[in-house]
Amino acid sequence: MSAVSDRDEDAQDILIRRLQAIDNLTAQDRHLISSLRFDVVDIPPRTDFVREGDRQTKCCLLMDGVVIRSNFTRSGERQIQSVHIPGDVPDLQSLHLRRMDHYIGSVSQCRVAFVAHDQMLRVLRDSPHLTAILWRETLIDAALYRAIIVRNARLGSTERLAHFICEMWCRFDAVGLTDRNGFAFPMTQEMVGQVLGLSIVSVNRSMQILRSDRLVVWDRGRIDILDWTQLAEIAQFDPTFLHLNE
Amino acid sequence: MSAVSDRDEDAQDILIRRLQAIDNLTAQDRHLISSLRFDVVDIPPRTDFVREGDRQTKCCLLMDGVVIRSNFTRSGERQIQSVHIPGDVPDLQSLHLRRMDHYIGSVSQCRVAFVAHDQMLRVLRDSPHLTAILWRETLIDAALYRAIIVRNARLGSTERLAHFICEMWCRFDAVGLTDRNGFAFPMTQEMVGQVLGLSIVSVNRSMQILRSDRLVVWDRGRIDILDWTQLAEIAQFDPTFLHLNE
DNA sequence: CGACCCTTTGAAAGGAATCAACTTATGTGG
DNA sequence: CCACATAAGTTGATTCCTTTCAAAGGGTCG
Repeated sequence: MSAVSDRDEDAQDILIRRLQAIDNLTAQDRHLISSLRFDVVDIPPRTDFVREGDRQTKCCLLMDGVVIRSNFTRSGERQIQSVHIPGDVPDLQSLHLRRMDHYIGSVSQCRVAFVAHDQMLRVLRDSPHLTAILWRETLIDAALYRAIIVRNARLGSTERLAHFICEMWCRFDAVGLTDRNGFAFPMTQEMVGQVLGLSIVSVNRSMQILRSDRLVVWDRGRIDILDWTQLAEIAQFDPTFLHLNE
Repeated sequence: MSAVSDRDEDAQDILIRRLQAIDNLTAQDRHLISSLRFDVVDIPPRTDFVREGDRQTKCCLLMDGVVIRSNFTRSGERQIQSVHIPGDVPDLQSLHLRRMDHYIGSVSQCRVAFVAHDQMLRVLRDSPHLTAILWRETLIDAALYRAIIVRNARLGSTERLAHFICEMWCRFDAVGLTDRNGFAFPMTQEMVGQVLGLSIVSVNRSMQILRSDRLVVWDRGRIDILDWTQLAEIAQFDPTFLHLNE
């Protein structure tokens, strides 16, 4: 068995596990997914691999690493719109919205599996059930955006940071990427500022508050949560918005 | 012909016109839509008719008026996540995300047409094409949320307000609800503040800047745009994010 | 060791929120 | 038709939070 098809199977497994978490897949669904050809690519850190204005002909399944979706103002400031972790398909929307209105780029070293739109659309044509699941996937993304609008507009800097950490914990945990109380987290404070609409200085000071309150430790690419209850309390964090295990 | 079926036809027309703007409908698509039974309801101003936590069994098509989607913080502050105008289906997502994570309420007097999920799902089962169009509809919503995340995080108060006015103009214009340079707009300054994450005082002062620069007039429920070019310039407004006429 | 990247710190400036009137419209009932 | 109530818009003064600017500290890797 060639290395390529090994990786194909890896990608299929990841996708199946992800979709399975939303709804049970039928044998036919699985069969359809295993007919997909993936093109697995390693991407170095800090690299935009999808650009604003691009017309996409394929989607990417994130197998390993963290990627961000971002946009820039005229003056060159970056706003990160979403953070994606393994199992996510950050540009699933490009199936029906070909023209990209944002960038997608790696934070850490990433492994990404590309599937041609044609193949995805063929599979979806044959399975209304898979269509519903993937549609739902994009709706959950949208629910996340809505939650971010509220978070960034209504919470103070420390609450905002706490909320982001809660969100990251839940999502990493849902795909089995946590151990004990923590998880590997490759973003810098500056990047988190670009997620939350805060300056790096504010992120730093808010983090110091959470740290001195013994709620969270964030050190050398790793976040550990010391007191989930109180962290979620400060963040006004309601995990249901993630629509994880309905 | 009874009043009810008159209104049914009105609702069908609005929905067909809206979907037609996204992609040409086949005769079969139209036929399917005309098989939908709508329940047309008049809703008084300032009334939430969908609540957080509700489990929806129907979607609503907005026929007339303005509705908002909003959420509250623990301390009771409201954040408006989106503003909807006639032709929109604000809770289309509830087809696949039954549990509402936000409120939907009227701003002005509204007319809303409810369709049972069952009926929508039956239609979608019979038409992959309509499925794709409605999916795309929800993806455009998501693109709007992303744009709002950037706007609210990166633009100053006056730019933000200008951006919002540009967005509203484009959307009202796309459904034929503008005349000359303006459109009827029933929100208060306080509500606009809840959209933009600004206090009412900031909205007021930003509006005064736009007014004294002779870019916009907003008076007694009506917005008129005096200088679109410069307004869009200030707002850093790029209409492509609305994915209106691709 | 030194270069680089990231984090941390302090001080000052700025923008928006808040607070507290006051004004202007709109609408109601006597 | 006017007195009054109510909702929305406007204004000024003050406070507070976050940004900005500038520089120092710390870890990592060649």
